[in-house]
Amino acid sequence: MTPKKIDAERRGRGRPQSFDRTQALYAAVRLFWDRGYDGTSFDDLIAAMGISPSSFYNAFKSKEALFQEAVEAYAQASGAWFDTVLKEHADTRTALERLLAFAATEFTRIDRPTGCMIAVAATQCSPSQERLRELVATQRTQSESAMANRLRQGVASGDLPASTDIEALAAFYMSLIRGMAVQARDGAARERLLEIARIGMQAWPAKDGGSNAA
Amino acid sequence: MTPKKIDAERRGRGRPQSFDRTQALYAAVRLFWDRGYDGTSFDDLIAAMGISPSSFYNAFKSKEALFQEAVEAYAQASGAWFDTVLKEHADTRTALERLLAFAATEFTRIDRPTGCMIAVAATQCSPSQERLRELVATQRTQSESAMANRLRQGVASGDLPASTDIEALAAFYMSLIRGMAVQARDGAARERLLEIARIGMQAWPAKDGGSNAA
DNA sequence: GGATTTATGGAGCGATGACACCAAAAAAAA
DNA sequence: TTTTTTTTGGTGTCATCGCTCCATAAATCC
Repeated sequence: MTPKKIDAERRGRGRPQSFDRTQALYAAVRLFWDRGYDGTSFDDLIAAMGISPSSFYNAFKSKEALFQEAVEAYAQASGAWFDTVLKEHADTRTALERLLAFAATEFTRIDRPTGCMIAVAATQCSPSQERLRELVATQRTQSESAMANRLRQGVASGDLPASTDIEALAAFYMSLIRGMAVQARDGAARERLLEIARIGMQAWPAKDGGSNAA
Repeated sequence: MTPKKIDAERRGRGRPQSFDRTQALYAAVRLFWDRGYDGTSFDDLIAAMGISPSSFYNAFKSKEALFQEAVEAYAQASGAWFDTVLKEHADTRTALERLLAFAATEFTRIDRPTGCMIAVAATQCSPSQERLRELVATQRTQSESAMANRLRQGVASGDLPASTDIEALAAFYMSLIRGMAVQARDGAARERLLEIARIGMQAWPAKDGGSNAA
């Protein structure tokens, strides 16, 4: 077996791809983001990606496989700003405040589909699409975990009371963000989302002696 | 033209329907609720409703028309408890508190699909389904208006500061409820949703001299 | 240059989806 | 009973969806 050089630039032997795979993937992301999985047909995809069915199959295997790649690409990108915003503020409350405001801004950009690709995707689907549902549900769980981790840091650094129910607080803020995504899809203005975010921060736990007792 | 008697009991001339239309409609509601519009096929529907294609066509016209009926039936039923809970408590804060708790309970019933049929439905769909999107978006808007009206009453009765941004507060709580619906779909326990609701109530505006200044 | 390898364009295909049609059945009206 | 009206069961149909196949093109390797 001759050692095959498959380097970063994927210099292979045969005919080179006539399109930019990454760019095609992003085109798919935008479509899935805007229309969802069922709302995006194979023909829509190849048209937007500018490739033929055979090139599609060759490069992405199947619609489902492409969706998975698209979700992961989107999650990586959005996860990046998610983490960046959470980490670039030492104060936990400020970090959350900035995160909500950033979400409000991102969800209402005019150069992209509104809302979030993952926030409410595949919550209702046929049994045969169970794998897709799990795929996006997993991403939602991961976002929530990331936020919970940041909140845990907050408890450790004294920004939050030791009695704080981390999981519940993370679930609260993720719920709010997902609801904001729906608002954005329904056409809410950025300022409206920012107001929702501001109100959400009013629920931030009091410094100490929390009023968590029922 | 002979006057045709089409009374409440729909006593007509021809062969009577062999199935209970209302019951069939509820079967459709459950399916759409669980799987969404695209996730529910024509064959799924007639199987669950226990009728033949021709009976379906005769009684409900089309899948889209049935979906509209199903959404309206669901909205009427859920709108009923929504209004009931909002009105049966004189104190506005208590009303909202009970509403959130009730939503948490309703979204996690074991005898029904989890979450809400409308909360996040059709947020991502193909351009050809624009009518469906508007249909459910309208229902979401109406829920928000109903809540805004109740909050306005709260301002009038002095439960909320006069400076309260009613629209924003309603948007906040509806966002939270919709996020809770997603959590429920992802398998969150009822207690978790109740915690989210409880945290949401912490954002309730302070009695007076609100800290709304940025 | 020929062989080998990989990508491309375009046509076609099997399955599913959402009805649509038609003859038969079951009721009221005459 | 006959007629009229409406519903029903079963089968057929047309479009769309998501690929799949094949001959050809364009690169590298020997």
